[in-house]
Amino acid sequence: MPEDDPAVPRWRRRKEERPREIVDAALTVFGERGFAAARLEDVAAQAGVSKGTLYLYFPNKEELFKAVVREAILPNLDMAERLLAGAQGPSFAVLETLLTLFATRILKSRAGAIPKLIIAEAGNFPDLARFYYEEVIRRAFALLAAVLERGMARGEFRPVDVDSTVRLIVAPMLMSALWRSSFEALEGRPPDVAALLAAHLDALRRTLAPEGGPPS
Amino acid sequence: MPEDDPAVPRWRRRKEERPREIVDAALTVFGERGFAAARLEDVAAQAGVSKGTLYLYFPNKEELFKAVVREAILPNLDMAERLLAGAQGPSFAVLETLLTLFATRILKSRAGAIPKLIIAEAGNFPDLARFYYEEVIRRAFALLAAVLERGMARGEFRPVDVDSTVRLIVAPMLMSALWRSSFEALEGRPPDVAALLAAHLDALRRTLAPEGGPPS
Amino acid sequence: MPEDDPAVPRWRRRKEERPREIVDAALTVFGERGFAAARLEDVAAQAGVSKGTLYLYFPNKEELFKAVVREAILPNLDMAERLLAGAQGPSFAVLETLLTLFATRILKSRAGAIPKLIIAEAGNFPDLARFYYEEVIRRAFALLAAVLERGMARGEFRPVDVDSTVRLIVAPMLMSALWRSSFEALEGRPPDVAALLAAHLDALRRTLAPEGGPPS
Amino acid sequence: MPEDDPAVPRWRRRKEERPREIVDAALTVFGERGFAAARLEDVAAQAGVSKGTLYLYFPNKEELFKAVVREAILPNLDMAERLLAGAQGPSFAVLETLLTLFATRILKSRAGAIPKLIIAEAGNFPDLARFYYEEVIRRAFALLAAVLERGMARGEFRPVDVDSTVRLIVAPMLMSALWRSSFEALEGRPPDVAALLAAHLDALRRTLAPEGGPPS
DNA sequence: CATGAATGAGTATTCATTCAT
DNA sequence: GATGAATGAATACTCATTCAT
Repeated sequence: MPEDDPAVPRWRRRKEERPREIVDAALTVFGERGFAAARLEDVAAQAGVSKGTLYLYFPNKEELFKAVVREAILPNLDMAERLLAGAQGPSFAVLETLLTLFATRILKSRAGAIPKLIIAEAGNFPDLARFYYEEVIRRAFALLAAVLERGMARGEFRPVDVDSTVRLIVAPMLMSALWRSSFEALEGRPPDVAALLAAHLDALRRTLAPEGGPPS
Repeated sequence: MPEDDPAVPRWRRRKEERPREIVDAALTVFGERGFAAARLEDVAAQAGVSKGTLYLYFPNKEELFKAVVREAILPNLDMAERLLAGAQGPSFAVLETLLTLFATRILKSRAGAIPKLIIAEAGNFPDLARFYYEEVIRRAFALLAAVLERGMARGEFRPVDVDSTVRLIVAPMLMSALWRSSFEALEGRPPDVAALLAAHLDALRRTLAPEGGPPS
Repeated sequence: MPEDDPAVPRWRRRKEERPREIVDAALTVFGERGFAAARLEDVAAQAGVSKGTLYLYFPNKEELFKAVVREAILPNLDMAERLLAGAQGPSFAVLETLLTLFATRILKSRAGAIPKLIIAEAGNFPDLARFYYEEVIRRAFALLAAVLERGMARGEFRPVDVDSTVRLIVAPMLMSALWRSSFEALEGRPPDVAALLAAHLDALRRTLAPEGGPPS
Repeated sequence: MPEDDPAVPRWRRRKEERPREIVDAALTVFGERGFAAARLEDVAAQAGVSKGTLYLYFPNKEELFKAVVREAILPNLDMAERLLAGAQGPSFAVLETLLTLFATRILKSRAGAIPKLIIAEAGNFPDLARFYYEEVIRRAFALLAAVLERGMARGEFRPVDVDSTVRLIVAPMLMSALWRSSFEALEGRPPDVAALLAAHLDALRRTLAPEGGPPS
């Protein structure tokens, strides 16, 4: 049993992984109940530690939530930004990749619950809202704006109002995430995200196409 | 001490107006704090009555919330359905009217807070979610689906996946409502709903246009 | 319709009977729920009047309860006292008559709920307890003591400790009343009060018999 | 300000003793006020803990009450059943011992308040009534019935209606308990339980005696 | 007289946070 | 470090009583 290997004592490894385990448990519990209704006792139980231990790593519930957002969303944003930075091909392909990534990686993971969390609690926890706005939304919007600018500069896209178009691009994805959190349990069949994504990409292709021909 | 002034009665009978006043106050308070975090004491204060009075008209917090939804949303849905039923002209004009109505009547009124309320509380109050799903979402989706079917039947729209397209139509409007509830306070300028609506209608026009020519 | 007879206007008759109707309704409701848990709104509804009307006839809930006791118990006590005063025959027959009266008139009527009411609320409403103790218990005990004294004086009963024996006489009747209020709903069959009364009278006969022969 | 004195900790861990302390405090407070009127805040204060601590050990008020009954009554019932099981001598002596135990152990302890509690709350808390009926009354009645059957089988008692006689045996003891809860405060002298018990045993002896001679 | 709309004090329960162990 | 027992603030709902009509 490798746990007994004195060179890599188990408790040592655990101590260093505790924060991640707690954040992971918190994502699960926050996703199920929402921030306000989530009980730290449940988070602790889910993480396999005691309530008091949470406070050794996070000063309070709000900071724990911020850590959840950081851990679950920011790596994906980083990846998306690297993807754009290294993009060689047509801009619509970049857009397609980004939206597909969102639909497959975020929406299907437990991180898909985060938008709902933010929407729900922004009013009562302005700090949370500001944090998310600065760290996530601004960056995500800037990223999409950059794709649009690139496409327009390369003549792949017709000229559009960037700010509005960014919102048009994001909205169906956001709606899918919220839908999952709120109504999926009520419906027999889960909504067909793939169909929505296809329809959305089709609509975007037509919308962004320069007058002469298709963008991609 | 003015409390003893007999010319200023402690309260007045307002059996007829009270329910509306309470629902109105509830919309305000629910909109600010969310359903769970809203204190009925605040609703009462906002309505200018005592806590007990709320219970003369509504059996509990949840029913009060349903009344808010009924009063704030259903009349608009009724109007939208009548609008479609009486429509003579091109289908895209119907769509345009419906979206414009939403953007101008709901989004700018305090009823714009309701989508956020539902999203936020659906997980913890399944009854509320079901109520809203049955009474609002289903009807609104059916309405938009009917417009799409009408347009396709009349050759004004190219054939599309109705369910996905309904979601594409709704998403930016929903996002605007949520944005207002969650982030408007953080930004200097309010988001330009008119610009978003224009861009959205433009995108829809291109998306729904039959291969030959423009739909409207 | 005699109600229209101007000589005996209906509302006039009702006005005079209102207090009795209210007391009657109160007995029903107090009997079902207990004093503290009874809602004056229910009393009013049962009496066919409005809540406010109760306060035209009784200053508060406690006084209404006292009126209930007065109306439901005191007439029976009066009757019992007259019965003893006019008694000619053997003392055991008097005892038998009194207990039978209790078992048939009080226990089976709604007044049978009153002992439970008093027991339940004595701690929280000392005024009520004192009132009942002075107006009912003292008199009832004195009455039974008088029967015992009469029997001993006439040589029908052996000498007994009067105070203890009065309690022995009362206890099974009281227990029947309490049982009905508390556990009758839980058992399939109602307790056989007639059998209990017969056994009780048999026991009393043996207990009170002078050493020589039977008392009656 | 002593609150800041580090030598006086705000609380101490007492995981083992706490439940008993709380049950004990609850018996006191329930006994004084009744179940419904008792405030958990008072129970907590009486036990020297905070309100929240009650919920660490009991899920709600009703379960706390059941725990009180279990702790205060059931051990006595156990003892009584063992006593009958091991009885060698005459049946009347068993009866005498049981009643004397009740009069001295239960009636004088704070557990004597429980019958009143049950009587008072049975109507509004049917769960409580059922619990008490099943766990206490049924067992106590069965126990006394067994004593009677034993006495009749051994020819010590004349044949009697067992059910009624059990009630006759219990009634004066029950009445004593109720009296203490309800009227003792009103009288100068406490009722002479010893005299009542003596008179009751005397009456039972005469009542149960076979036609030929005394039972014991 | 009668009504019933309005009042507001009172309480069981939950859970983030603290801190004795 | 880790635990989990203990704290106490916060809030929906009820109902006796009042009083405008």
